[in-house]
Amino acid sequence: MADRRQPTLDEVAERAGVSRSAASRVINRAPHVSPAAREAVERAIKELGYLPNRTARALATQQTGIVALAVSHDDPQLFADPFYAQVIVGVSSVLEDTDLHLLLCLASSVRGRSRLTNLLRTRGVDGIMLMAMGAGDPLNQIVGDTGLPAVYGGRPPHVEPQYYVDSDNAGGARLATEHLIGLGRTRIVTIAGLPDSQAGEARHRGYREAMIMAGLTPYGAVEGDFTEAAGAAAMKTLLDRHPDLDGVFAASDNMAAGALRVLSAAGRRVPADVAVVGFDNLGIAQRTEPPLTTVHQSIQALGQEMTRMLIALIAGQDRTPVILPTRLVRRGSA
Amino acid sequence: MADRRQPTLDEVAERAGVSRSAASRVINRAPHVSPAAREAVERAIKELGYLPNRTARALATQQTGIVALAVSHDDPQLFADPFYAQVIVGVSSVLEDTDLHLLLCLASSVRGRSRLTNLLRTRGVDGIMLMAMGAGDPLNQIVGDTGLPAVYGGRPPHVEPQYYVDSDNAGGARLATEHLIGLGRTRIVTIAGLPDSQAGEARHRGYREAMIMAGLTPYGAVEGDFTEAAGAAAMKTLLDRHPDLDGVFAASDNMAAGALRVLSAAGRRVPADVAVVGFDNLGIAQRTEPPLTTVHQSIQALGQEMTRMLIALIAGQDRTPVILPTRLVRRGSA
DNA sequence: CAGATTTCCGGGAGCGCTTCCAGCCAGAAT
DNA sequence: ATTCTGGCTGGAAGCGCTCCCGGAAATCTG
Repeated sequence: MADRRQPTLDEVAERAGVSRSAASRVINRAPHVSPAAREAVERAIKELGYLPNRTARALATQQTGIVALAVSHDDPQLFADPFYAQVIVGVSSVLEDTDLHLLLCLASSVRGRSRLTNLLRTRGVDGIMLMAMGAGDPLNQIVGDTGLPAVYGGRPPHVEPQYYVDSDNAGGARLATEHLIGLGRTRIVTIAGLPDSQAGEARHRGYREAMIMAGLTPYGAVEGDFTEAAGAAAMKTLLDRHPDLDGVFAASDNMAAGALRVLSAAGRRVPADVAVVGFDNLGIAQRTEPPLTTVHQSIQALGQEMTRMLIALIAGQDRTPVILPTRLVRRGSA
Repeated sequence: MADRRQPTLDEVAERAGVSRSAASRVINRAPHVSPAAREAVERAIKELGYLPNRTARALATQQTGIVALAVSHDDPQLFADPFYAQVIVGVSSVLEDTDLHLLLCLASSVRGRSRLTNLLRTRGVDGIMLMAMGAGDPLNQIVGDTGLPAVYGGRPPHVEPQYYVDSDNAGGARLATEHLIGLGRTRIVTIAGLPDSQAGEARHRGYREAMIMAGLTPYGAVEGDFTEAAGAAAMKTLLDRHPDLDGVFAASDNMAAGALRVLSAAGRRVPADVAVVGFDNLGIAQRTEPPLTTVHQSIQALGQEMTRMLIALIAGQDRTPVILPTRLVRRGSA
């Protein structure tokens, strides 16, 4: 553990017999350095095992080489949702080809959020990707204030951020509903998501649009918080209110799974009596009975696009929002 | 977007009418500063909205205030396992009370790994937590070379790192097996994990120990890669070889779920004919038919303990490895 | 009240890198 | 031979902070 000190640029320069500036130039592939000097420096670097100190470079360039992914939400367990793991896989795959690293910030408490705002204000990162932002999250304001490049994943409710990547929630819901309609169903209800989440609202809207465009009346809707339990409860209510329903569009696979359970307990056959379509195409969709027809959105792609957009912003380019397409995955339930 | 420049310490000092050193002292709560000066500086800080620049401080103190969590594995999808999300929740909960931030590094390719070693060599982080390390992972070597504080989550196979946190896999497996034995089962087989994962080996060992200590002979074992499909395949093989088996210990819940499916297809009643115990206590354990009796390990606790240990190491303290307890969760399957 | 502490203060030297700039020396053009 | 390019080069000034250290001031001794 003795002297792990890394060699410095000065030492490299001295060994190569050039000035520090010259050495710096060859490291940064800057012009104005003779082949001889370049070679000498490169040899010195090799011999010394030199690597530029990240922090020093960051201070000089005003660039940290780090981007943050913030999941700001009151429930710390939210992050346990496989959704975020997929986002991260996508983000990482893009970052892998850059010199940027990923800082992960779960800001679920007041303390956590203040740490995050501190990080931004102290210029601890070059840019930030935000997810699961609530409506009144003060972070929105702060991110704006700092002027740091910021990309939203999904849109926070009631505001349209300048830069964001989102799935085509409304389009996906239309896809799902149209599929049910195509099956000849007419008494189609929806288990909607929370209306104060942008995705929930958009999926509900897509359902309504599809119904109306087909000349049908939206047949019934109950909201749930995207969980299996909520889906089950909603399904019970809907069966009560509309015993003759023949189609269900659930705004999440988890809710669809709960609905499936309730339908089966109520003696309805799926898809014969009631056809069901979910949303998300999570792993659970393959394990329900019957397997769930659902709307697929590529969450990795979401992560990738967010990252690409952020990198562009950091590089000073401008970008327009990106809406990612969704597609229907047909399985047994519809 | 005009001039987002944050005020510097110099400006604070000037405004407060003191020297930069004095200002620095009040910020770092160092002694030797008069109440008057302190108050003046604090007012100036408030008025200017000053926050110390992270990078500059890092350069001066040689501490970045960032710790890394590295998941080094060839399969990028491995990270999608909810396991890691739980670890991260645990890690974050501890970091929340510190000034440290979390850098997440998915090193699944050669390029990814070299980025990671670079990060370490360039002193981009103050310490690192390593998970899912393969046996011959060059990272092991590099981490040792850099002399950076490093904590392992789980143990890599065939080596015993100096600092690690691990679940009591062998103990948990004993618990599970003893439970089956306590139920009167004697022809107990195991669906073991991969023997080149430390957890797989330990769980298999625990099973054997419990059997032998009870005077029983290990009745049969087939290895699987922890997935549901592998569990199903293994169960088929085991039923073939030992049609009279009456107990199954599966080294993961996913494998247990696969086994359950196969058993039911084969007409065996669970737990009447065959009792089944899993390991991990994942969400899936509650959704199998019947619900799965399994061994619970707190993955969040794993993340928390790793983080605490790393923080201690960074502070220059020494620590001994931590083995986290497991407990049996009794549900319907055994 | 002189002398010995203690406390407080600011100057200045880093931390390791980038980058501006003025000076240099080829070789090309006149 | 003289001027003019224009690619090299190294000195030096940062980036914003910490922290050592010598001196000034305030406090405590007897």
